[in-house]
Amino acid sequence: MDTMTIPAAPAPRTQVTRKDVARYAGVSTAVVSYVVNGGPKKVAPATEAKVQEAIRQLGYRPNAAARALKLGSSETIGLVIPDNSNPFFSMLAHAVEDAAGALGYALVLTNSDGNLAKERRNIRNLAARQVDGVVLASVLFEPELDDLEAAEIPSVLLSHSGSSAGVTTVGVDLAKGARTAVEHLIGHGHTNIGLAMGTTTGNEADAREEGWVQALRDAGLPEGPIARSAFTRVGGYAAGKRFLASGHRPTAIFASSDMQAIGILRALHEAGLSVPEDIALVSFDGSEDAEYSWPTLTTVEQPVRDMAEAAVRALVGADRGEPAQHRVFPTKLLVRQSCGCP
Amino acid sequence: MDTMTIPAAPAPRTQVTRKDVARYAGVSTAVVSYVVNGGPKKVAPATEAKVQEAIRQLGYRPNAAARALKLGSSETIGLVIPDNSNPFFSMLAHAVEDAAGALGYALVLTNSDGNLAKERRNIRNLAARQVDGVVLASVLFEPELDDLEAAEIPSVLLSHSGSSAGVTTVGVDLAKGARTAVEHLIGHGHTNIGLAMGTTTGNEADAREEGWVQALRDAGLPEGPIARSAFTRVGGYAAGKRFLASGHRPTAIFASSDMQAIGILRALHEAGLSVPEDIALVSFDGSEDAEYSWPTLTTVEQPVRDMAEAAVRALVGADRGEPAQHRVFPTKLLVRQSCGCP
DNA sequence: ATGAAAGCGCTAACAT
DNA sequence: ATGTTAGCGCTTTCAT
Repeated sequence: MDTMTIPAAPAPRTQVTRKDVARYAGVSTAVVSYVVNGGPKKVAPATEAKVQEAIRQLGYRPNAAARALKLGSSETIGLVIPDNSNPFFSMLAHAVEDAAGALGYALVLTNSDGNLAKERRNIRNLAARQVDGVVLASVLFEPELDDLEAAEIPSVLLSHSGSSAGVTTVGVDLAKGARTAVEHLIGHGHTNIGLAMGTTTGNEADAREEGWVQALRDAGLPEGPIARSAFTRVGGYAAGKRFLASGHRPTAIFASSDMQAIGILRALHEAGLSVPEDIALVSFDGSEDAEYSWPTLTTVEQPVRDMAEAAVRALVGADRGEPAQHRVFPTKLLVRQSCGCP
Repeated sequence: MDTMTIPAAPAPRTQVTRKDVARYAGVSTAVVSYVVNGGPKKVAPATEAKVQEAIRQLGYRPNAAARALKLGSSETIGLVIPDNSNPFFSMLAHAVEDAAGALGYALVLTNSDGNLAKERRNIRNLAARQVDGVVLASVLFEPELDDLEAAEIPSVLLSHSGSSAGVTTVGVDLAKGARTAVEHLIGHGHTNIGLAMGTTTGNEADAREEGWVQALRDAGLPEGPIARSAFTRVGGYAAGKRFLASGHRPTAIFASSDMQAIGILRALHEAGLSVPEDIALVSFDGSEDAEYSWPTLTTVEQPVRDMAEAAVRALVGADRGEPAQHRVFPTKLLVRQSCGCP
């Protein structure tokens, strides 16, 4: 043992609490709270100044856990998405973080990786962490919200067309957006229009498929080929190859996501085909990737920022506590090169 | 006053606490804790079963805030990145979430949007929330860690070549990676190799620039043109146009990020130039975008998952508490089409 | 093997 | 205007 040790370092600063501040400023802890929170009581300017000074001097920082315990609110919201590496969801996550941050809420991000068990685990975990709300972009049509409901944590389903009973949803009219896209293709004279559809875990048909069918039917056109695959670049690539291998190759394709369109583009390029000359393409989402592909993609834009704001507002903002409602945002066809417009 | 009110609805279920569980199971609250946490004391199997049953029956879920307050740990880590919409960072965020989740930690995501004030605010905020560690992919060479240090919250700098004193850093050898890329281009016979460099907020030169210079100098080649712009598609697009407008147009370009390369690609396509025939291109990061561009991008891959794991481990895993160290991961040149390889 | 009880730091109702 | 104080739900030491 080294008994000669000199206690050089200053005693390990333990956490400064409101008590220390109160003592230093010569006031009570309540006053410190009032100053820190700007209420609920008024404090004399002079006192306030003293407290502020004490806070500065001591380097006091409120303990969020204690506050959360007392208030029953962590000022945090949870986000459950399939995959933050997917541009659409990373854009969404960013938008949700901004919207939450503007209201003083932090964002806990969880990826469910298309894995049902993981999604459930993430939801449980968020519930246990006393988040004040959960934004859910589930892989499921009807996600399991029991854990949230049991904990009385509000949730909103994002990017969801469905009208799940009793849950607030925020999304776009997928069918209408898809119809617009397909109609645009029809307007270019195409009669054999394929569909690259993403696969959903639930058993509900995706409304984008409906929209494609409707547009075709309304125009008296037959349904073109369908390729189902994941909502990813890899999935789109596989779908693209399948279209090319099929006997009755379409002259135009509607892809249910930009990522799939990017994959399709690669498959077409590799086959030496030109877009839109040989095959025209319109996709869905309006992510930045669609603006920088070659050719640039005509795509149906989802107003992600508006949707994120609406979701957060429903959870912890002005719309909190309102009865469940279904907010449907308009999509907008962003016309670029891949559709064949001059 | 309506004294006739019939108490129809069941009393609004207030949160079930460990006290309720204890009473229901006929044990003390301590035993409930032992069961829930698997320690620190042993519990008789029969008692444990009773408690588990009570937990199930009552739908008990532990309150994380209380636990955090008691333990001084929120089992949460913070992540500060410039922009989650940027594929490189969204990939990183996903990897960090996975690594943290594997250790039982949740991830609080914050975007600083290249904004210094916002970065500082995010850091303060995370500190106040008692996160157990912060992974920082700062826009700055030497981010302001005072708030974290004051709160004794460990932090690690990610994607950082620097050896900031006293802070653990995790990154790749940017200079070496860049050199490899440029040497590859030189190997293809190029003698006029441009650099599309991202702009950093600090005043330190990015090591990728060094690597470019070194490779050129070692080969006895003159420095090609430099275009500086943001680490984004938009930035790359602008850089690409500048290269094209310059008198002495390079025959090859090294871009400091995949995003910039994607932007450059667009500028070249629009100008009717082919890659790699007219201009060869190699970039940095190894994001999935580089695999699905046209042509596909030869790029210097960063082992993002390994880096994320190392960062999390240093914060709250096996390496916690170790003295500050600098973990440098190897990069790998992913050869695809844009460089001109056959 | 189990229980009692002392706080963790904060908020806000209730004094003064 | 300011102070006192009772918890929020949990962990864990110290009894039993």
